[in-house]
Formats: sequence, C-alpha cells, structure tokens
Amino acid sequence: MEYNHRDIESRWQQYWKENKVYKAEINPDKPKFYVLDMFPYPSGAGLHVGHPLGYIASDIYSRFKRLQGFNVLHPMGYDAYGLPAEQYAIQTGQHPEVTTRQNIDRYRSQLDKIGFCYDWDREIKTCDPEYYKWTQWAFMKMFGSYYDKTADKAMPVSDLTAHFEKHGTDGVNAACGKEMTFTAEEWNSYSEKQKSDVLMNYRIAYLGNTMVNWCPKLGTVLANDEVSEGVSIRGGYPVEQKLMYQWCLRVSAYAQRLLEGLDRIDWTDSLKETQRNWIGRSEGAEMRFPIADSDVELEIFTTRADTVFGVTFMVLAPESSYVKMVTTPDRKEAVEAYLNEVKHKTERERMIEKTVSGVFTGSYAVNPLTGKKIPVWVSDYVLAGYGTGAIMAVPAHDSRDYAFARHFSLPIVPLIEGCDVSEASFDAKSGKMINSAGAELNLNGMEVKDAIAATKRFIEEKGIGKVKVNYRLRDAIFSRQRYWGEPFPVYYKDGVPHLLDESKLPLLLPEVDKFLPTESGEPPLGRAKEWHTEDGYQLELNTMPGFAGSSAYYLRYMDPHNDNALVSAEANGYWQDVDLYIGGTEHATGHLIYSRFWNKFLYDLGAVVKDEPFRKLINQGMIQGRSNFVYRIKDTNTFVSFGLKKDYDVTPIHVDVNIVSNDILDTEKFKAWRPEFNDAEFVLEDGKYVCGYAVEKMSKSMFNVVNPDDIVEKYGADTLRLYEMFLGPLEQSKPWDTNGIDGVNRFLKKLWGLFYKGGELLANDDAPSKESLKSLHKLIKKVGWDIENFSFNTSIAAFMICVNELSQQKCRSREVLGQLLVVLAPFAPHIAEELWHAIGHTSTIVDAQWPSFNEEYLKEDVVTMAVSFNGKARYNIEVAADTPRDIVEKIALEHEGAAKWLEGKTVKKIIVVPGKIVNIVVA
RNA sequence: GCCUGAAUGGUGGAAUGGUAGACACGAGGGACUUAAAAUCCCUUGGCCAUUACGGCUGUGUGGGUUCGAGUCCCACUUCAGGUACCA
Repeated sequence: MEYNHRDIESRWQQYWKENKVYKAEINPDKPKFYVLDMFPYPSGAGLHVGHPLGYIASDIYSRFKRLQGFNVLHPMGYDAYGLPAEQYAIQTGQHPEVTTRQNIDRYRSQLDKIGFCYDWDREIKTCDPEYYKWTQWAFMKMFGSYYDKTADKAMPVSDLTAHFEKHGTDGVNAACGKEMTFTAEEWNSYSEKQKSDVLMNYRIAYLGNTMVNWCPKLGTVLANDEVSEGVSIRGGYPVEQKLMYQWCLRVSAYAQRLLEGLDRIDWTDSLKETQRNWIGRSEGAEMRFPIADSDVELEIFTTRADTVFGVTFMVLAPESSYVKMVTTPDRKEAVEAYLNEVKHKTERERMIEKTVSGVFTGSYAVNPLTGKKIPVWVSDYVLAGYGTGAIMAVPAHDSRDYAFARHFSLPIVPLIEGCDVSEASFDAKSGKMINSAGAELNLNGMEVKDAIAATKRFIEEKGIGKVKVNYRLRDAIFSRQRYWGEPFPVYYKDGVPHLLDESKLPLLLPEVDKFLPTESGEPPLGRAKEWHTEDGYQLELNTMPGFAGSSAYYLRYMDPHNDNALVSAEANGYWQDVDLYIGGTEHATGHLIYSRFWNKFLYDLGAVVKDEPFRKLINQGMIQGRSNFVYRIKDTNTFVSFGLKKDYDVTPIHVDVNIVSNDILDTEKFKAWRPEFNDAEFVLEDGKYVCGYAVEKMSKSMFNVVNPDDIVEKYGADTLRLYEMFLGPLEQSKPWDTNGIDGVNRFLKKLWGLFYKGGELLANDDAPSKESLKSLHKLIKKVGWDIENFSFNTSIAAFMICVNELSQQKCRSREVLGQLLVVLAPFAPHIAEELWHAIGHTSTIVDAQWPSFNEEYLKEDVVTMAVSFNGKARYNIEVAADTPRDIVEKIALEHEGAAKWLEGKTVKKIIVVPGKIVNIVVA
C-alpha cells in the first residue's frame, strides 16, 4: 500500500468533523489552555500560502497541549466588516453581506483542507447580529462611563452627574478633553443640551470635534494606524486633515495602564517597545509665559525645563486658539495669509517639503525666569494635537528650533559648557549648564539631569507651572462614514445624542438602495428609509470602524452563543485569558492597543476577570512572494536565459511561478500561457531556460501567488504543514519557495515505509532495541523542547533523523512506532492518525498522551571527546561515559598523537568538558 | 534622525561559550531502467595536497574578554522592519 494523501486526509478530516473531536467544553477537572489566531479578514482573493503559517503553528501548539492533558480552546472566526467588500459593493451593487459570505465560505473550505483542530461550533463573524450586539453593548457601556483618575478606573457617568449636582467640578479628578470648572448651581441650571455637551468632555465614548484623517476617495475618516505616509493603507489614496464632529473613544485615559501592563505580559521586547513608543510617555513640565501688555498667558509643555534661560522665541501651532489672542492688528493680514497657506498644504506636502516657514504674531511673551521679552511666532512645525500646541523655542538645544532660528535670524544662546552650536544644535541631555542664572534660580555648573529637576521644583514652588506627564497616544476616532459596519445604538433628540434601550439590541444594519453617500453628503445610512426610532427620532448615520468588532472577539469565543452576556462569568472564569496569541506584527499599534484598552475597560466594569487579554504573543513572519522573470530581447519575441542576458539588450518580464520549477522555465507551458508568447523563441543555456528571481510582495500582478489548495492537492496537507514550518524560524519573514517541498514529502514517504512494505504491515510486538529507544527518546526530548520554544523547523529535522535511524535499525516495534506517531501528530495529524489506527489503536491519536522521555535511554556508554591544544581541535579520544576527569586527562595525554603537539611545550592546565572537549593549554 | 532586529556554503537554514555548516534543496557522480519518472548510494564552504580518515583557512569589518567566541563586550559597515517636526 502506497502513501495516498488524498484518501487519508479526506477520510480523517471527515471523521474528526463527524465526531466533533475538537469540541471544547468547560471541564473544571482539567487545566485550560487558550490558543488563539488573529482572525482573518476574508478577502476576495482567498488564502495564499502565506496566510496559514501562523495557523499551522498555533495548530501544532494546540495539539501538543492537548496531548499533554490540557483542555484546549482553539477557535476561529472572521473579521467580516471591512472596506474591500464595501468598495466592491459600490462598484457592482452586490450587497457586502453576499460577498462576505462567499469569501468566508471560500476561506472555510481552504482552511478545512489543511486539517486544523478548530472547534467550529464556536465560530464567530463580526457582522453577525448575534455577535455585534455585544460590540454595540460595549459602546453603550463606554458612553455611560467616565475615567476616574483617583480610583484609576472607569466609573458610571451617573456617579459624575450626582457629584456635579452636589459639588460642581470641585473635587472631580477625571480624564477629560479640557479642564472645566463650574459650581453645582451652574450645573443644575444647565439645559439638557448643555449638560450633554459637558458630559461629552468626560465620557469614554464621546462625540468630539477632532482633527481627523479624511480620505476623500474612500469618503471616510481613517484611524492613525490606517494611514501611512499620508496615504490610506487600503487603496493608497491621499489623506488630508479635517475637523469633524465624530465619535471617539477615550483611549488616552488608559495610557498609563496600557504602558504598565506591558511589564506583565510575555511579548517580544521589540513589540513592547513599539507599543511604548506609540503610547509615548514623556515627563516634563507645563509652564506659563505671560504676554507683555496683555492678560493672555501662553501655556507650553517642555521636557527640557532646564533650558528656560535659552528661550529666544515662542512658537504656536497654526491651529492653536492662542493665535487669535496674540496676533496684533498690524500683523493680522500676514498671519491670516500664513494660516491659509498652511491649511491648503496636505499632510503629505508638509512631510515631503519639510521647509521652514512661519510668521511673527506681533506679540512678545515674558520669560518668567529672566523677565526678558521674546517674540511669539506661528509655525506649522508645532503640532496642535500634542502638549498645549505651543512651545518655548530653545534653538541651541533643539534641532527644529535651531532650523527655525537660522531661517529667521533669531538669536541662539548656548546653555551647555563646551557645546558648539555654529553648525547644528546640541540636543544631547548631558553636560554642565552655563548662561543659566537668574535672580532667583541659578543652574550654572549643574548637570542637565539635575538642572531639569531643579527647574521643575522652582516653577512649582513659584506657581509658574507644574510637573506634567504627556502621552503621544491619542483618543481613537470611532465614526466611519460607511455602510458596512456596526450601527451605533444612538438616536438624536433635539441635537442631543441618546442611547437606545439595551433591550433593543442588536440594532440591525438597515438595507439601502446604494452604498454611496447621499446627495446631501450624509453617510450611506442616510439612504435607509426606516432609520429612526419608533417615536421618529433620527438614528446615528455613522457606523463603527473595523477595530470595533475585533477588540473583544477573544472573549466571545469563550461563550459564543450566550444571548444574555458577552461572556458568562462561568465561561470567563474558566477560560480566563488567551494563553497564546499568534499573529502578525502589523497589528502592533492598532488592534493590539485597542484590544488591550477595550479589555481593561471591561475589566473595570467587572465584566471580565483579567485586565490583560493576551498572556503570550508570538508574531509569525510575513511570507513574501518569490517572483520569476524571463528576459525578452528588445523588439523581438525571443527570450534569453538568465546566464546569457548580459550579452543582449533585454526587458525582464514577470512569469507565472507555477510554470517554473527550480527556476527552470517550462517553455511549452510558457508558449501556451498567453497568446503573444505562442511563437516565442528561446536562447537556452545547457539546453535549459533559466529564469531570474526576486523577492517581492505576494500578489496577482507579480504572478507569484501560490495557492495552498494546489499544494494540498499535489503533496497533501501534512506535507504543506511540515514544509511551512520547515522554511525557517516562525518569527522570521521569508520568501515562499516551493523548491524544496520534495524533501519533506520524501520524509513522509519514508515514514510510511517504516510501517508498510508493499501492502504488508510491518509493525510487530518485538521488544524494542536499545538504540531504537535512544533514537525515539532523543526525538521526544527535542520536539517537546522545540514546541515550547516555537522552534518548529528544527523539530522537523529531528523527525527526519529519527525516521532514518529507525529505518536503518529496521525497527518495527509497535511501541516505538506508536510513540513516534504521537510526537508527530501535532505536525502531521492525518498520516499520524492513519498509521496509529493501522498499528491497532482504536481511539483517535488526538486523545493520546504525550510520551515522557527517559534520560536513561539517552545516556551514552562510550563518548567521543575532542582533544584540543590551546583551543584547536587535534584528535578524538573515546572514553566510557562515566570516566572521571583525571582519567580522561590521562587518556588524552597518552594518545599516540599527543607527542606531536606537546613537543617542546609544557602543559599549563587541562580543561575537561565531560563528554565533549578536553582542552590542553600549553605554553 | 530615533527604536528594533538581522548578517553563517550555490540556496533555505542548524549550532545551552565547547570538533561551525545539523536537516533540506540544488548541483556533480554512480546503481536500477531500452528510456524517462520514481527510488537508492557516494561527493558537495574555500584553498592545498591526495601516499595518507592529511594540512591551512573560514560565520559582514576592526578590536577586546576567554584555555576556547558564530555565540559575550566595544567600535564600525550593510540590510530589513517600525516610527517621526511629539518640544
């Protein structure tokens, strides 16, 4: 009987499915283990071989944990809301739900062929009302909460209003958009609209006027992580800044907790560092600079309080509200002209040009430490959204201020001993202070670090400013002007937003005639005829962004069909959190921040038991494409082989990788590939046409897409799984190269050959030989260690070695072969299951027990040790494994070769590494 | 600019500070075959030898620590990824 992967794999996949072998249920008698993949967005292109990489790794880990006796939760689902389906709908009129369902079906069939151990009964789709009910629910809870900084957690807004009624803002310590002060009387006299506006300043989900990334081509706003270098990540369309009234989530309130939480989770240092940078905590001081002859005070933020004696001008962001207050009448025209100029520059232009520009406002600020008057300028290098939107400029010690000062010929005062500011600023935070003495504060001679501390202390004492921590992390913009997303459970009554009653959830996405904005520029939901409450109030027209549905999906898997809660206390109490999360790094500053925020919020509510959702996270590398090229001689239809192309004037042309094998082109298939190549001619080398290659993104236009279905059809799922792991370290990005897949396929055939010869089963009940046990236990030890360390590629090498050894030993022991199969089962479950039953087992290998290895079998009787002189290996000696050190030394020195290396030298010392090395140090 | 990470044969990649190149691909040679495919065996970092299970050299560059460094430390070069007028 030959190894027939088609028959074996379909048969066992069917069996696992029918018997619900992978169903996970709460079992308090067993320890739980939750393994999660980042769920995919089902795109129209289907899966290519890069997608399953992480899924295969998590599948191996899940199966391994299960064999070890854990109750494993390993679910899968779809992040089903998204722009591509909607763009497609706009073009074709096809409802996004239809497209999405088709794509999901395609994904499912592709995934099924690879033999994953998902519990499909727990499948979720973010566009399913049963699921998005809980996305809407969480939004309502956020709307109904504010962040209390004293309690350091989210609290009900009703607590806040109760406080306002009694004490106004007195004693309130809450995260908010801007500081507010009012009395209880004032609060009580406010209209409903006014109260609503005030509360928006505190709610965790709030409506706010914010500068957003507006993408006119997509007709929607985008989050910061959906934009890169001034263009949208999806589609690559230009993005501009626009002020809009939008739903936002007060993620910034959680900045400190998001930062601290990183210390308690097992993620890579680089990913944690990326998040730390994104959160961007910086400690500094806020300081007030009064404007001369005016009541206005400029509040600025600085991390370099020590440089206050070197401030030679002030700069305001163009969007800053200070600009109007300080511009003098004679400068009004110039300032307005500048603001207008800046407004019409897109983010992209600003970034590319990076030219210095600005305008003087006509006002002067007074340095509170020196009393000197300094000019106030406006420039677009200061950002409105960070700090206070105003800075004190210290050109000697900040490169941006330096460029500005040089451009406008403003003075530069060095503050650090020995620094040279004739060519560039001195930005380093080290050295001794000079030129920094005022009437009340003298920093001269201090180290920068001490000077910063001294200045902070001084300004707090004098009431000039206060110590302040700033974060770069912004609130998340939560509105999208799109159709294909979760509707907000919100309606408007007299311009005031209200929540729907919880019993009305889920609020279903309505039908529309077209998926485009309305003529009046409203989002697509403006087209829905019945889009209002029973009593006629208008429902919210925006929908939620992509990250809404993916922020808590891991919780829903714990209890996917619960209609009364996102997750029951019982299910959450048992499954707790994700023990292992596998996915790409591209989510580092998007999903992985939002999820952590969302989870912490739910934790504050008491809805979940863990405040960090993902205990350990592994990032699988990206699989890039490997494109092949043919070289056409200019103005001909003749193609020249790679090695000879230098002799001709050629144009490289992408060629479909599926008609190339080991970089050799199948010239007949090439002629048939496209009509224009039908009469192609070739200049060959050694009778072959050799193609060039390049590593590029895997995409249709490069003709380098490799479909997993084709691999499964030709070699089988087990071969695909092994080969994907064998390509290299999981976390490393690498190009897909089908060359080499024969190696792992041969391995599976050899494995099969251990069990069958002809049609005859070879396994027997003979006692296993000592060397077979050694081969086996070496494998068990190695693979167990490898899986825990995600070093799957080296495991596969170990399997190959083991099978070769057992084959040479003619090992047919049922016991040894059985344990080999159990160890292999996480990697190649189909063939393992098949052979497991072939040698007489009746229960599935999925439920077998991971074998423990026995060190006794691994011990060597005789070991070979390398003898080296001054570290250079010279000859080997063989000694019994338990030979004492002094005897080993003696044997090494008595070796026939020793004399040659010892001639005329004296032995200084001998280092013995048992079982490995004897190093003789000679003079 | 800043932050990560990487650099080892023709290729993908192995190596708790202990004989670098496991395992695999590719290539070359051989067996079987009318032939091909499949399968099996041998060789395969470079250089020099080939009477020798022989010598030299070798993990981006230059230093250092060590009996011993691909691995640790310092400086540098190159590449990849992330991030940026964040004061």
